[in-house]
Amino acid sequence: MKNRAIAELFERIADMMEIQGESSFRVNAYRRGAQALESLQEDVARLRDEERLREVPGIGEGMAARIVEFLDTGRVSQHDDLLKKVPEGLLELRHVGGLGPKTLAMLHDKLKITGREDLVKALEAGKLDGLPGMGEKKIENLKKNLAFQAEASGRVALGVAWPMIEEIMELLGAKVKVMQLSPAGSLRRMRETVGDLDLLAATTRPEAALEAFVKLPMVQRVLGHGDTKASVVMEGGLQVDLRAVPPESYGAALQYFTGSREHNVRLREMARKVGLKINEYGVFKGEERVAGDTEESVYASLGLPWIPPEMREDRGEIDAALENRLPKLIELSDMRADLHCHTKASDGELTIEQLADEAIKRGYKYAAVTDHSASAGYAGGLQPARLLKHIEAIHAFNKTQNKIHLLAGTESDIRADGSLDYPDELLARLDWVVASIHSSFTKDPTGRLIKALEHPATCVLGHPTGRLILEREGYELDWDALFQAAVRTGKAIEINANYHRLDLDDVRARQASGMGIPILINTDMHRADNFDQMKFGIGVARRAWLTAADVVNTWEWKKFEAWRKKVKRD
DNA sequence: GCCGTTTTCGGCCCGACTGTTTTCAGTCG
Repeated sequence: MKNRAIAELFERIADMMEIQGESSFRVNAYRRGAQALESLQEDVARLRDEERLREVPGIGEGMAARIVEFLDTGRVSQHDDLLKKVPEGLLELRHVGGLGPKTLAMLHDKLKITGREDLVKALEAGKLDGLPGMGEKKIENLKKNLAFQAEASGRVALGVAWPMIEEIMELLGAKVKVMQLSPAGSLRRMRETVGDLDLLAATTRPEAALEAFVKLPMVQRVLGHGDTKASVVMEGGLQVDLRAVPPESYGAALQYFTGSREHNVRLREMARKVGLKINEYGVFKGEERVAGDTEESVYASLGLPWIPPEMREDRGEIDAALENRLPKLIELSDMRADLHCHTKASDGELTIEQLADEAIKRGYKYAAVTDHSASAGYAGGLQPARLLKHIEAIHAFNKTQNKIHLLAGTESDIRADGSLDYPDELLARLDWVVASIHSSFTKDPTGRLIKALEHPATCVLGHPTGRLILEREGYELDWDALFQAAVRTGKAIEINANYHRLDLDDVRARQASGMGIPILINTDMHRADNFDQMKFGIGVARRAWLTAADVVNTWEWKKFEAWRKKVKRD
């Protein structure tokens, strides 16, 4: 699967062309092409085989040829040619704050800077003094930003950013009377990682809001502080931007700062064609302001229904909105169950009873106890005798109350040979089997997952790629083969809602569901508060355009039971 | 480089902030 690799290559080509002073339109064309490849659900190699590359919006004659070249030879000659003119090290400097393409080109030209080391030396030697556009402050900032980048953490996981923005909003809300306060940006779109936090305030006194913001206790450094906008770096290195707008512009600003950039560009192109102009203050016809107090009004001015933030990625949502076929996205309140939960029996913290209580608190009607299996020694996996007792205990608990149905299940390791981790007769006694790979990641994962799907006892694949966000790439899978096996067997695939995993991801979940594969959203909880990560799984599902009907654990108990009995064929 | 209910050529989103500038370029989102 080369989609990502080619997307990254196109990004690099765009960066290098920019430094070369190429037309920004050509540069943007490459960025659009990269974005298109990244959102692509199909394998780009297959598109090529079927001569359908040109059908992808943003891929024209030129980029199609480069994709073909890469697939055939593993290289793109244009990229290699550019690398001869723009050193690799220069590209990395592109991400240092304040260093854009123009400055880099100038530094390369005048000082023969080819990378970070060169730049640090040149700065120490005072060689930047007197260069065009290089004043005292700029050089000072450059030194700071270089040092800062060296220790900066980069992107953070959604689940890390979430509580931070909640805390900031609470502190800010208590200090200043703002009319409305909302997260925006990739956080509001529920992207799996975020590079910074965007916050929007609607207020008649922007200066007070910004002043309070830059003085929040967790602010480490103020990057900028103007009349309507301030940027700071929080403890831990995460950048947070606050934008303050007048209340009548709140909708337009929220729309604008939620993005994505690609989505917004599309909207503004549409606006231009009908003689409107959209900016963060509203929608304008000439001088006249025709919309902008709410997001709905902005979309309505283009003849569109409101589009949920999670869909705003320029992945076809605007066409869908135009044709009035936006799905009614799943919501957290639709969830009736969590079907991947651990207890004290293996490596969880709660007893069966406590687990049930916590599930009931969240409004669930059923849940599955899925402790680790025999060979999962690292996680206190249950040997067969203990599992038998565990099953009995769970079934006994069900008889003591009628608020919730607990399923006696397992999260069975998929062993290196693709077999499940208990004898068939024991698996047959379980109500529910989640099958997951936890070891031997490189040993034919596709084949093992398919074999696990084909086992009659298996109900669902847990965290199918094994990835850990920002830590570990998932194993390479043959998605076509895997999804076809899921379709053939009727089994489900999980969106693991733990924010370290979010596995399936949005693109794959959309593809799987589109093929008719039942999707589950589970937290894989080990502690009570893990249950609250369900919202991140819902975020992935919404980004995948899923409705409640697409997700098995929104179903009523009776419907679920009928499905479960059909799927689990012992 | 891509694209077409105004176009196969001529367009391509828009504004804030900073710093180096006497009127604007570069960067960023």
